[in-house]
Amino acid sequence: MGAGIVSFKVSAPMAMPPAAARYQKVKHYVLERIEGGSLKAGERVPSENELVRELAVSRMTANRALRELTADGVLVRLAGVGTFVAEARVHAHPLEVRNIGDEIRARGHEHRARVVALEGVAATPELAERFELPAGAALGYSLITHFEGAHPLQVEERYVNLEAAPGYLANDFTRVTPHEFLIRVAPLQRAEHTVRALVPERRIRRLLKLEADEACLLIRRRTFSQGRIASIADLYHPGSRYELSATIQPR
Amino acid sequence: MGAGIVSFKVSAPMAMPPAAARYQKVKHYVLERIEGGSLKAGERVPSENELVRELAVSRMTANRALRELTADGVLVRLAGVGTFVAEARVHAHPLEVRNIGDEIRARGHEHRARVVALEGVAATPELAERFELPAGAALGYSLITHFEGAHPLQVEERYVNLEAAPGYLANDFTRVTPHEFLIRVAPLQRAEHTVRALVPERRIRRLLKLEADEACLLIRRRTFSQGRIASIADLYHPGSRYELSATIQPR
DNA sequence: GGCCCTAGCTTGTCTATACAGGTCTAGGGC
DNA sequence: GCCCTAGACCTGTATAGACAAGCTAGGGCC
Repeated sequence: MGAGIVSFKVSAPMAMPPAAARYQKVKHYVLERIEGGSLKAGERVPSENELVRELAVSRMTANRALRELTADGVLVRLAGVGTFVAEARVHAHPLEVRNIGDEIRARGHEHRARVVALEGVAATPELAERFELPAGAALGYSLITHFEGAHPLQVEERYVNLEAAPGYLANDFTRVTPHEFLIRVAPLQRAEHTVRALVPERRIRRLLKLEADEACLLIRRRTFSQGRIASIADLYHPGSRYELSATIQPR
Repeated sequence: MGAGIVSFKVSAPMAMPPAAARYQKVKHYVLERIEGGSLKAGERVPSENELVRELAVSRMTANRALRELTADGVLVRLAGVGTFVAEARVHAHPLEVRNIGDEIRARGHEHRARVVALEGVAATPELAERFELPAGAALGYSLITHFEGAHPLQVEERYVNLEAAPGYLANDFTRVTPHEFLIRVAPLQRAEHTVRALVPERRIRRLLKLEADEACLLIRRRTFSQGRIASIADLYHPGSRYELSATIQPR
């Protein structure tokens, strides 16, 4: 401790197991087949005994490989049935469903909302598919800009399943945020998020008062309530003034 | 069993064992000592052979218990030395910080890494502050592009606390990802993330093969191990081809 | 003192064997 | 035709024995 001189030992004693442990090879073998497309999500993976025959390892070794891939979320195992490729990998990221109004107020600023559009629409085929509803189903549509003081912090474009949240269109969203209304009438059961970066189209750029080359963070959120898809929202944030943060802390 | 009598399905009599696997008991035995305070962070855990004697299990069973606790970040193991408590109050990590290589392979593509830079550096005042280390401390620096097939999917710019992860610079990061190495020598205790969108500087743009007006998703990750900041990484992803996703499900 | 070398510990891996319990199906008894 | 059972196959767990490689302390040699 306390040595002032930087000296790096580049001798390589340990890096990983020497060449490759056999259970690692089994893992790689399975991952390769998933990678090569010959094993797709939901399909069955060779059983432990099949791997024993194919790769000439003991069953315990095959077991360890499959068990670890299961712990990693790559596979799903069912005793008595078999081992299967898990559904499309989701990089889990702990993003809370938070109310934008609370977030802004918690930072010590005033929250103000401008309702750009609020109307009922019939589901286009594409929207119907995303909602898992028949085409033409009744949806609510809202487009709202949320301001932090004088600056727009979020453009919220939202479709709502009116069966799951009746009365959506009757709200004054300058006083209540859609989020606040929705959690009251349609208790949150599950939420799916995807987060991506993009340079937004002109329509969004104007509402966020962005320059043509500025990036923006898009959070696409799908919320479930009572087994139905209650709402699909696209939340645009200016890249320069907004960031998500999350801490993963084992309990 | 050819008994002619209809068998009674009695639930209780012999049905004790399924409730507790022996390796689970070993895990619980160790966890109890950690939570009870008789084993503190950094202290030595009974060796596999000691557990064999104390708990009358086979060494493989003790091995599995310690191995899984290590994967969970509760323990640290050092071949030839022993097993030690990694940090207080770590029970299980609910969310793993995923390995980019596994992520790409699980999506059915080949992962390849190009090491742009790998060297030792002395911490600048700013870096020292972010690491909570004295200025001039020895850090490892790596700049790596991760490819999904032919396309760059992530530029990983990483600083590593060499006290927390000695030997970092001796790795061949085309074969092992920094993540794989780090979780091995410095078990993850906590991770802080911030996510933002930006149009990257030219240096990053080149590595990701992006146009001048394309957006990019930046994940800034700070990982803690054994109470120290082990690593600070900036992960850049092309906005057009990468998205984070997460499902939140209240329990 | 300073050096090397080894004995004895540690983890890490692999195997063969065994038993338990879940799940599915073909075939036999009614 | 229906039910029900036996067997085949699956995962899950447990064990004893074996070999490899990393580390350390201590003994003996220079």
